[in-house]
Formats: sequence, C-alpha cells, structure tokens
Amino acid sequence: MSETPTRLLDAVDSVIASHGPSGVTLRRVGTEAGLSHTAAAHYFNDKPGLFTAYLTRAYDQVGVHIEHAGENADARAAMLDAAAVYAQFALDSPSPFSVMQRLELCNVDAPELWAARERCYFGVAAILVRNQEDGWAPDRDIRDLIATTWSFVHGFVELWVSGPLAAPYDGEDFVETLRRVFDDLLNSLAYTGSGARPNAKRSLSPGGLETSQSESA
Amino acid sequence: MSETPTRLLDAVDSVIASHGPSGVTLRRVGTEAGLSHTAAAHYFNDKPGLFTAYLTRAYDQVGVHIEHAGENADARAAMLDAAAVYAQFALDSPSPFSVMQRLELCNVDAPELWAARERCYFGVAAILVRNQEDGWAPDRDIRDLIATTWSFVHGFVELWVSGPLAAPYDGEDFVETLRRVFDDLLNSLAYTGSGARPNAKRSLSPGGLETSQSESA
DNA sequence: GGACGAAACTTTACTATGTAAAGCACTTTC
DNA sequence: GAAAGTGCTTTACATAGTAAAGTTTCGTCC
Repeated sequence: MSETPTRLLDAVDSVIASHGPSGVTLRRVGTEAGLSHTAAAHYFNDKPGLFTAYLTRAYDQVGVHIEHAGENADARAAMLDAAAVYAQFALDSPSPFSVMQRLELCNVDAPELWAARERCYFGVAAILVRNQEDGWAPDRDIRDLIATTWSFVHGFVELWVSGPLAAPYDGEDFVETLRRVFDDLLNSLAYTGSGARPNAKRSLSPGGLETSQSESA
Repeated sequence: MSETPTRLLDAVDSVIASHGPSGVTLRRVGTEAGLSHTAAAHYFNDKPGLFTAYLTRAYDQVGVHIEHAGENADARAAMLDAAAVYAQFALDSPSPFSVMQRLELCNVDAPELWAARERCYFGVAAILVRNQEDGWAPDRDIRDLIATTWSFVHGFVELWVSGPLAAPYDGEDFVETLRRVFDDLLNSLAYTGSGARPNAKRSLSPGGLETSQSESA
C-alpha cells in the first residue's frame, strides 16, 4: 500500500511541516523518505511535478468532503458544512493548505490537478444552485451569489489562518466563528437590497474554473 | 532622486514583471539595475530584506490611496472607494500585488513593513466604524462587519486576479463589478438577519494586525 | 537456466543561486 | 596628506535543481 510515490508525498508533507513550503527540497524529500536526492524527480519528473501530485491528492480529499457536505438534505446546512470543510481542512492540514496558496509551485495546467480542483468548484456551485432553487435569494444573479460567498469564505479562511482575523476573535473557535458569520451573511443575502439584476437567474458559465498561467519558474 | 536603492527596487519590479516573484534573483536584480550581483544584498542585507523594502514601498502607496478614500464625506462611498483602491492596485501593479500574496519572501516582522500594513488596516477599519456610526448595520458586531467585508474584498480580488472569478464575468470590468457586488453586499448587511449579537458594538481590539511568523527560509 | 529487458532507483556531474568575506576606489574629514 | 568611511565589486563556497549515465533487481521468454 505504501509504495514509494506515496512515501515521497508523505515526505513532502513532513518537510513542509518542518521547513515550510519554500523549504521543500528534492534532496530533503529524498532523505526524509529514506531515498536518494533524485528519487522524487524520478517519479514526478521535477519539483513542480512533485508539488502537483501532492496538491492533487489534497484537492481530491477536500473534494470528497465537499461532496459529502452536499449530500446534506438541508440545502442551507450543506452550504455551511461546505464552508466548514474548507476551514477545517485549513486547520487540520496546514501543509497541503499552504500549497493551495502557492499554485506557482505546481504545474497549474496539469489535467489531474485541474480535475481535482473543478470537482471542488462544482461541488460548491451545485450547493449554491440548490439553495437558490429552494427559494433563497431568488432574484439575485447566481454568479453574484457564487462570487460573494466564495470570496467571503476564501478570504475569511486565508485571513484567519495568516493572522489578521484570528487576533480580534482572540480565543474563539475558528470553524464555529466562520459558521456563525457565514450564516449571518447568508441570511443577509436573502434580502435583496438594490441587488436584483436585469439578467438575474442566468445559468452558470460552462467554463467553471479558469486559472492564470503559472509563471515560468 | 533616483539613488541606488530606489533603482534596485525598480529593478525588482521589472524582474517580477518578466519572471514572476519566484524568478527574482539577487543576480538578476543587480544586472537589471546595472550593478553587480551583490549590490542588492549590500543595501538590503539579503533577499528577504530586499523583498521587505519592496513590499513596504507598495503598502505605503496603497495606504495613501486608502486614506484618501477615507476622506470622502459620504461614508458609504468611502467604503466602495477603498475596495476599488485595492482592486485597482491589483490590476495596475500586479508585481507588488503578487508579493503581497507572498509574505514568506519578506521579513514579516520588520517594523517598517508592519507599520505600512497597519496603516492600511486602520484606514479600512476607520471607514467601517464611520459607516456604522452613520447608522449602517447598527446592531451588528463591528468585528463581524470588518471580517465580512474585508474577507469578501480580499477574496474577490484574489480570486479574480488568479482566474476563477474573471471567467464567469467574462468581459466585464473588474473594478466596476467589484463595486457593484460589494455595494449589494453592503446593502444586504444593513438588514439584520439573525445576526444581532449579545456583545454587539464591541470596540475594536487594540491589536490591529497580527500575523503568523514567517517560516525559517 | 540463461539471455533479454524493463522497472526502480543511485551516482555523477554541471549550472544557478544566496551569502559571507575581503578588496578596492573614491570622498570626506581632521 | 593621512585616516576613516562610503559604495560598491570580486572572490569563494555551500546548497539547489536537473540531466545523463550507471547499477541492481526481477520477471519473462526461449
């Protein structure tokens, strides 16, 4: 079960834990896995390839959890659960999470990674669509709803984990706080301010994810 | 006016523009500035020092713009302006913006950088407080308001710039879209769902910013 | 049962990078 | 006019990614 590539990815995990994502070295990973300094390159081509495999594995795990959240019969609860999944992941798995903020380390265009990320994206989008079908914020452009909720959750988690938000909420539980504030936000969004758009209830663009090119490392 | 350190920071800018933040090399920066490969280290101590100076300069500029936005007599408009400042900055200055997402490249604890960032933070917080004093969302915990708006704007800009959001809003103007969606959000937040908290109108924690340690590079 | 060949690594070697240390020229100061 | 500082460069070295070739192991086919 634990063949070499898996062991290498696990080694990446522990190297990130001890040295941060920038401290990841093919040589360190090799040593950590009890192999030579070129073993990782042998299996994953090069350093970006190694990170790509590592991150794909992480997104696959998150995807599973999000889809599980989506199975909640209560659409609103599913929404909160999905946000909590992301937050909990950031908390429990800081190493994979840190690589999510460092896409330049990976081959962003790799199809496996792409697929794993779209899986998460569509999981979330589906939950939102279902909420709207259930009568939540019916007049709002679904794109705006996705943009608002996704931006909020993404920003909240990032700002909490990186410090600025955790300080004012000193001592309070991260995931609980996110659930509460997010729930408030969802309530508010149910009210249509001046937000009803002429082109409301537009369907999702087929594109799904689309990411900027990775820089030529 | 354009003494050597300034020229080096400008060199960083053009190196990031052509090679991305990870493509920044003391040697490249030196060459780009017409100096030796150790010139940057001579002035800024080391690579993190160079990035720190570069980022501090960027935050100072943003801070000026935010404070300017804060001078808008209309509190609500000031809020939208501040968000637009951030978005416009991400658009106009992708190189400094990219380093903002890469704090590990810098000495996060450097007091100049800290000060420049707090200046931005307090500029934004002040605008929000003023909005609430003006009667907007009066029952809501100010911390929640800051968390919600800041997380949203931060997430929106990041997701747009890095791709996922720009796709569904294909062709639409970035800053305009942010203003519109953010305005909708502010309207919604004026409605108190179940969001009124027992400890509402709590004052800001004195801490302001607080950031996780930089990894030992 | 022995030759062939592929899979799973390792060894070697080369180039790029960060950084410490010393050097060197030019200017200021006394 | 010597001493001390300023503003850089030169030199040197350890660490990194990666290409290429070598080695070992193991299954397979005749």
